[in-house]
Amino acid sequence: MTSKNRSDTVARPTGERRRARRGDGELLREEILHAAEQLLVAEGDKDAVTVRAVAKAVGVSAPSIYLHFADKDELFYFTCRRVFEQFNARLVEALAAEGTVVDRMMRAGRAYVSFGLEHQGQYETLFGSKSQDTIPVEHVASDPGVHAFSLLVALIQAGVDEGELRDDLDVQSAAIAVWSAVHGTVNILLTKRGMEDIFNIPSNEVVIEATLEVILNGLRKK
Amino acid sequence: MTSKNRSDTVARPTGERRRARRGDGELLREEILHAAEQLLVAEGDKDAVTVRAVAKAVGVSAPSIYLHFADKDELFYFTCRRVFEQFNARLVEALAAEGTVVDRMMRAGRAYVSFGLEHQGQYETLFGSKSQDTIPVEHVASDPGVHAFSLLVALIQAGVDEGELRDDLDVQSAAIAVWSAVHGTVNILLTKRGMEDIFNIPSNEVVIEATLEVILNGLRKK
DNA sequence: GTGTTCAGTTAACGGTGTTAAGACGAGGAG
DNA sequence: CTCCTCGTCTTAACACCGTTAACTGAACAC
Repeated sequence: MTSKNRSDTVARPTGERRRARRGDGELLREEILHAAEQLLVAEGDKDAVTVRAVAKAVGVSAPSIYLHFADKDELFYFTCRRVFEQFNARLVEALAAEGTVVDRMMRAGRAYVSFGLEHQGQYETLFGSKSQDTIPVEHVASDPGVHAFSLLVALIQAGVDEGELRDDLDVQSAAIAVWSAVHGTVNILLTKRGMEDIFNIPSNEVVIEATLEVILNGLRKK
Repeated sequence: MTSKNRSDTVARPTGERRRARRGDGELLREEILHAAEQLLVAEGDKDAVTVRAVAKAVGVSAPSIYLHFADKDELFYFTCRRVFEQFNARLVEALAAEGTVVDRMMRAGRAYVSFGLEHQGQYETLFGSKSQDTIPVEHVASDPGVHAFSLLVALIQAGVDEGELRDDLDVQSAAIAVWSAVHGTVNILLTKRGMEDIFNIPSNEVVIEATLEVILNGLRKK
């Protein structure tokens, strides 16, 4: 009998765990990623999640983490990469859907912002200002986001070719402009703090719609 | 003689310092802020600047910092607030200058982005995703940025009244849209990492001009 | 059974922000 | 001048952090 019941080593969020079998080191890795994701979502910031806390949640000692990840940054990169792939899938879906180019970019923009707001911890880990240092460069090229950005560029190019968008703009720059707008919107809506008490800031939905509408209107051919 | 020469306690960037006189605790405070600013600019990230390093640069022990600041966050808030006031002054200047509403917003946008890029450490400390937790709420209301944002709202309102800008948009939302765009641009240009190797991203100047042009074009009346 | 090797452990290091308690010295009161 | 107060700053220490070195113990091969 080559495969016994091994499910009791996985999905044991707390309490004592049994040592994995010879070739089952990968199981702990999955448990670690799962625990790290839960803690990151709960805290909303990877700096607030300690390696020791992740280890404790899995029911393992802290140095065991380093059997599966080079350091904390790599751990959280892979932790976020999973949800980032869902993120990317939603973007690709919206960008490839039916409708005019502006409609599709509008839907993708909504998906982008709402996803960023719903996954604050992961979003900031991957897109935050300090991700520069924390993300292993060798993974950047295979980032799902690179694919989504390529699709955005292609969609804008198509919009230009079909006469729906202005043809007097550099396509790459236009794509970055769109990305800047949605990225900035996520950032601002995540950090608006007590600003609502000072100004009467509209709801998130209104802000999102307005921002997307303005930038896409600025891109559309007159 | 009520005022002796006290200049030997200030501006002593390194080496031994003399204990301050009875009422001169404020002098050390200024020295601390100055050292913290220098280190922040050098490192580009406040998390990379330790309290002990600031103390050492001033020539004082680490706990002395806490005689003048409640904690590290407050220290760097006040460290950045100074340069932030220059930032704000440049924005106000651009927004209040001559020319059409779009021209003034364009100039203010350029000033915003270039300032953010030139003062990465301070910009991210004040506007970064985690500023939520690190900035004392009681200071937010008096933030210089609040003033600049009010001016932006007023300028957009004026543009609407004068018929230069679209009148079918919520003014507050439009202001946030503009702010999101420039804020996102700063963020992306600061973190673009090895992206240039993958895509052929245009120069910062081209990206800035394109982004501002698109968003303002989207705001302008047809 | 015996040895190997993987999967984990305990102990420890250097560093962090921060606090508690005391030392030192300037300046006012007598 | 002497004494005392009190603001200024120091030394020592705490709890915690990410991370590494050295060790243990169980599962498998033979």
